Amino acid sequence: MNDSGTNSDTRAGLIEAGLELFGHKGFDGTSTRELAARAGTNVASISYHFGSKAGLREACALAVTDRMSRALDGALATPDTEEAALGLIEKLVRALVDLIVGSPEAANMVAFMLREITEPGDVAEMVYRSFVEPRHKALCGLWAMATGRSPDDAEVKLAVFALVGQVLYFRIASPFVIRRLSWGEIGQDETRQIADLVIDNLRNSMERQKK
Amino acid sequence: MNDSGTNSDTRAGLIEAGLELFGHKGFDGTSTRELAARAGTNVASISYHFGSKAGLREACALAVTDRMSRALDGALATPDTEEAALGLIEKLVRALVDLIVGSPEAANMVAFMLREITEPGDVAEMVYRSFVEPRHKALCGLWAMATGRSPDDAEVKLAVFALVGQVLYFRIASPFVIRRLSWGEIGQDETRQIADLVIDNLRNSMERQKK
DNA sequence: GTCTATAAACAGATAGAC
DNA sequence: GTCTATCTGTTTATAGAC
Repeated sequence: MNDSGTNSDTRAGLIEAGLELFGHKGFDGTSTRELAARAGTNVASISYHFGSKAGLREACALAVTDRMSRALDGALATPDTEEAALGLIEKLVRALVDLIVGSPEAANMVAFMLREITEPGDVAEMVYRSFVEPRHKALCGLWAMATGRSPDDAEVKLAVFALVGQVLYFRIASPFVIRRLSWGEIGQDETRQIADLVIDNLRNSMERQKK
Repeated sequence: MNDSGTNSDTRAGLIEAGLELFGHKGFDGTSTRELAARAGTNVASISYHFGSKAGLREACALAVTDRMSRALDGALATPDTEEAALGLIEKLVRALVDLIVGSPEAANMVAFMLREITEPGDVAEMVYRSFVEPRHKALCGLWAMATGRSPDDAEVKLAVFALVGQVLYFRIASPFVIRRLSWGEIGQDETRQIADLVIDNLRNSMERQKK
């Protein structure tokens, strides 16, 4: 399962601690002592299980891409008609909004991944290759099928980025959104409002590209 | 100009170093020694001019909100008609895309502010109150005038967040965008393509809200 | 596998010379 | 105002007992 062939739940605990603390305070802002304390173990176990603090970071990134892929790919399929493609994208967007904006359980994962995306590095490279690119391609494929365009069309690719960007921004700016809209929190109802807006934008954007 | 009444260009140099290094490597990832070296001075000057490393961070945030406000508020005015309001929003969005996505000079500023927004704290609070909220309100006012809705309408507020979110995401994910579109860089032409897309989305979004 | 103790490097802040 | 030297605490990594 890992470099040294070990298999304990100290390992899993450290990954959870990493997701939470790296995501919340950043990699540099988190000390190995905090990580160990949060996981209920000692500093030496980080080196033992992951080689180094950086090794734990990579393991966290791997855990995140795995789980997010599973959460999203459940909504993936290969549709036959334009209508089916549109329906599938909408289903995918709802899953994305639920995961990124509305899921308190996924909050640590999303925060972790957002940080890794923001700062270029080896981990961001891995995230791009194994997660972002394949899913962006899949979305472009669906978009192309729903609009009759080529999946390699620059406008299609940009529109898909803009689509995902809206969703991610609602997570990034969620403290601002909550204050500006006098929301107490972003619960089920608020998540639905956001998803409705994004899907309306999505439909308009597709209609325009069809012409 | 500051706490101790000093006024040197060592001060300005440290702020530039802060924008670049805090923005690129994060606050915790940047040491006072790096900051001093980048500014061509010594560590003690940080305490002298700003009290502490955290003081330099605040000074950087203030510099960013000042400059970004000036860069954007040039495109602000109070229009009389629906058409004028729409035109003004489009002008503002182009200014925003130029600044956030297309301006290499503003890259440090944008990176710095993005980090501060991402991690909640005193600085993010200041950025919200003095920069985000007033400009979001102004945009909602224009949007309301162009659509005939109330500026306090939740759908208006959310649509404006989604609008800004698209733009910011193109900066956040710019390494991904560049790779997926086989762009060498995001230059004038690419910036225009992004602005065109965002403005198309904006028009559709407004048309829908008018109904 | 887990943990304590410690090594070696580095952090931010400051005293005091100029 | 600027800078060197240094204080004090913390960092990651690891050696070695269990």
